[in-house]
Amino acid sequence: MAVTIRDVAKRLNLSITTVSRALDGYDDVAEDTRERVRNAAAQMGYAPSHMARQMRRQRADTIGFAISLPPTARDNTNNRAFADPFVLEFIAGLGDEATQCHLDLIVSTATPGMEEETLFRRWVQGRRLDGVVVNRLRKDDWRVAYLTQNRVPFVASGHLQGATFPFIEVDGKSGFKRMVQYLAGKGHARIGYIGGPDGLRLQDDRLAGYRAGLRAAGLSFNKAFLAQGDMTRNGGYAAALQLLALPQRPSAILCVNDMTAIGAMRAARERGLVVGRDIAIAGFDGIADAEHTEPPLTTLNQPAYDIARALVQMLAQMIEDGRRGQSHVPKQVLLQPELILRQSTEGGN
Amino acid sequence: MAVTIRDVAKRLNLSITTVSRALDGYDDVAEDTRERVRNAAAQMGYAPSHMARQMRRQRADTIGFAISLPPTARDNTNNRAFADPFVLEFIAGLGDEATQCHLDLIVSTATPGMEEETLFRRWVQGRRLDGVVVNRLRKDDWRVAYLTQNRVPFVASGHLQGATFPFIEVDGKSGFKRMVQYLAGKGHARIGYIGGPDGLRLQDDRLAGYRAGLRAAGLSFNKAFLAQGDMTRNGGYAAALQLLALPQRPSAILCVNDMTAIGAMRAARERGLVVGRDIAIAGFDGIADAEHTEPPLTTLNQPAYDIARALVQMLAQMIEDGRRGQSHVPKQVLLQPELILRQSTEGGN
DNA sequence: CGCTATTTCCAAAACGTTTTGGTAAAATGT
DNA sequence: ACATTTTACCAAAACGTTTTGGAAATAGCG
Repeated sequence: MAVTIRDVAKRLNLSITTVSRALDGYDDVAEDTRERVRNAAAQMGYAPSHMARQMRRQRADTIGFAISLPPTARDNTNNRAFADPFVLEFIAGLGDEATQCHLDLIVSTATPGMEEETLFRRWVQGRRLDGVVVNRLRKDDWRVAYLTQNRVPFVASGHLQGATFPFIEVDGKSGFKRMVQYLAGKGHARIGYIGGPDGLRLQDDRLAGYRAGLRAAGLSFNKAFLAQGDMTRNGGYAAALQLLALPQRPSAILCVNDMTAIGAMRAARERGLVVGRDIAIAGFDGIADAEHTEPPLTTLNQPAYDIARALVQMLAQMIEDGRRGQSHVPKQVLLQPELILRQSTEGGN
Repeated sequence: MAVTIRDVAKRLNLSITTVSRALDGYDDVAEDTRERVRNAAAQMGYAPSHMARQMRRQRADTIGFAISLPPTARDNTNNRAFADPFVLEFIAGLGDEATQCHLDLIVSTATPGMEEETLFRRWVQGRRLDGVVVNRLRKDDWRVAYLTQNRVPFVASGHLQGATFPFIEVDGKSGFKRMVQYLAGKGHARIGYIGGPDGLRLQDDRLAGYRAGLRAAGLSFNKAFLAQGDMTRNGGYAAALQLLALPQRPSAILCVNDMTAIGAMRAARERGLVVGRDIAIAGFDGIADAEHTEPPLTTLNQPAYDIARALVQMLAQMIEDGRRGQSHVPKQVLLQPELILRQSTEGGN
């Protein structure tokens, strides 16, 4: 049905070789022939079939993003992968840079009834993609094992101990340490922490930062001040209620991410507390919403969009190197998050 | 490099035909042969190449989402396609249902330097996709013309006058009419409206609803109470400041969508007004954030997620019908948005 | 046993490109 | 005028499947 290269060739009494090469800009075709080909192609509405090209070139020109969700963050009716603005900004960065690199991006959204893992495996095995970006690594992540084994190029946002793959990580430990020290400096002595699900690398990291901060400030660690959410608003809400119900409630609460913090602020409001006066709350990520909350949220900003773009560039390079049989030196970057102070941590205690 | 169907066939001394048919479940292969094939395939880690399959079958098994952005909603560094939770929920629905229908979804994100249109044309011409979902139709939308001309199946969220294509639309006119009547009933006589960019179908629609509501409530239309945003938070903020600077400011403001309303609430707060007491503000969309704003936002809810899923189903059916040469009767649906009353419109005037 | 029906398998074509390894013709050099 | 290079083109192979149209072998039947 659609117009193929053969149709164009026939129309001009040329070989398909010449048509192909004319359009691809090879220099072994006469300038006026090239012009004739271009015109005919434009007029006939010809564009090379993407599938056929991929087939012949043996490359998918597609990268995948294997998003990892904590089980509680899914529900039956609605895929909540997209609910966190941080993840979204990240995806936007991936998408933009991918297009710029002439790559397509497919995002593995785990749907109810279909396991994330199944889908992902199908993609890799079906040579659907040339490379993968993974995020939110777990302590023992099947994805890195799988990708390494199948020799699929991949880059990570975050890293594991002694990683041999390329990654870009934002230093959550150092960030939260600074945050605790800041709060301690304002007189807070009872500082709580709402974390994410166990097994997540970033959770360990940020929790370690929290504890390091307490130590540095000469405060003792109190297990009762620890609560666990699931990195969603509702998770943060529930965890905060728990902390606020303590007989000696914390005067400040650090949250593993901004979404959690937004939930925590709601909990505080409902308990009749004015955030930024009666209690300090802070997050991590620097999502745009944090600027517009009431009160605006103190947070540690990570440049999700730029990180994503950089990761895609690294990945593209890696894929290219792999094709040429060159070995790739993994680039590994550690960034410092930026402490953004806003009203939610005003008022010492 | 990767293992192909030929490798499996060779290993078992079978033809590739048989291997293919064994795995695809055809009944002209002996049960024990099928078992042998299955085992060998699993053991050798064989999975059919997606590209080759597509090539042969002449179908991309992919649908596209052509997102339309007002120019002001883009900036140089960051793609703001993903900034609106409403769009996101919509995309999540598309993605989920697509996976369920064994389709892939690619989202056309217009990047700086690359025109949305160029990218989109490449996809269609390169037969990258079997069908398209379009949203935010413009009065004279090049996309519907283009898709119709190229005989690409598509469905729309929203519709145009006398549309011959399938669509699902939420009745913005009727919704805003009801909203105005509700506010008028609470005593508001000076009701403002912050719209979206011109040329957008939904803008006309909702504006018409606003005017119809005024008429029904016996209020006169005041041009000064009209402001224009760009459907983003910042657009809403700026437009609201303008309305609030009027000597006789509105006592209630309707916003074309929730993001605009969130911006407007910020503007009101900054002017020292308490939303829900000194001024009423309402939105449209029913995004999750609207529940968590301070105060929670009155809005007209549209089930973005479910609409998206339904659209994909319609599209899949359409594609299927097209393959069989059957003509397709376009299904056209008009839904009523649900009025959700929250604190932001408390307190009459 | 001879005939037809069923079962199980397969060779070859096709999908639409890009790439390889050419060949004639024209231009250039001696 | 002949050898050599350059220019402009092309036939055929390959990419990895699925599908078509059989063909042997086996089973069923009178």
